[in-house]
Amino acid sequence: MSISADILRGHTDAIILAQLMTGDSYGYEINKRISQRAGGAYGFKEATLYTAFKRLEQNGMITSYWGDEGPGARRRYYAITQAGMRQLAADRQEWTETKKVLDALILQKEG
Amino acid sequence: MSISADILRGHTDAIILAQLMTGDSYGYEINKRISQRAGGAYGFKEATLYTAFKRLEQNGMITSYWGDEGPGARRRYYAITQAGMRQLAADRQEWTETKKVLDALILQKEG
DNA sequence: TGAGCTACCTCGCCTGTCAAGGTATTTTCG
DNA sequence: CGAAAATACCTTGACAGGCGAGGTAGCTCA
Repeated sequence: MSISADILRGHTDAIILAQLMTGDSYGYEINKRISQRAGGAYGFKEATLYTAFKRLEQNGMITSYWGDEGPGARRRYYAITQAGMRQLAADRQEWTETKKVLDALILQKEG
Repeated sequence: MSISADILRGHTDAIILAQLMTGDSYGYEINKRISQRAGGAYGFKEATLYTAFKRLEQNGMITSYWGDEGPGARRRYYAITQAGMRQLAADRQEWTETKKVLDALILQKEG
């Protein structure tokens, strides 16, 4: 089963930040890793991905720099900032909380 | 901690359908029950709620009728349809799947 | 009387997703 | 060698859902 876009909406930034916690990386690779980790059930569309990078950088959550693969470097690397790490910590807590709430509301678990 | 709107986006319909599985109800009451169940961490804004009712009814997931609290009945009751029940079953499965995927992506569990 | 609650509803803005389209380099394979 | 596919980046405009703001109306209680 694949997961609809609206369900993932709002988790995009957290997913990217979490991936960057494993080290600097560039767009294409980040997306592939996310797809693999999700077992193919989910992957960002490119437009979504680059929109998110832009937003994250504007908000100071990540910084970027061009790779030095020689002339014609075509990879823009991203690194998580301190603010990004704090944001991720908050996002993780929110996700944990969200699971509890939605289990109660959608699965009718516990009262 | 409260949960941001974008995180809940896309779960609105499932939450309402799940609530209607416990019996017919009307907007105001549905919303109060949801808030209680969520421990106050979450509640629909009215505009969101009525937009969702409209969408769900147009899609055949629910039907509505005016209550008979005497003259000037001011409550519109909603009932889940067979299609709505099927949709809810699918939504529940999707939510279960979503939890696995997001645990892997955000919390870096397994994988 | 009037404050506050119940109960419904609409309009228009905002934000995130993404289809579509574009550019440029490198690799692979016949 | 030539072509196709993959890598790698990016923008624009449309669309959908959430919701702030605003509106109507009845009931209750001090």
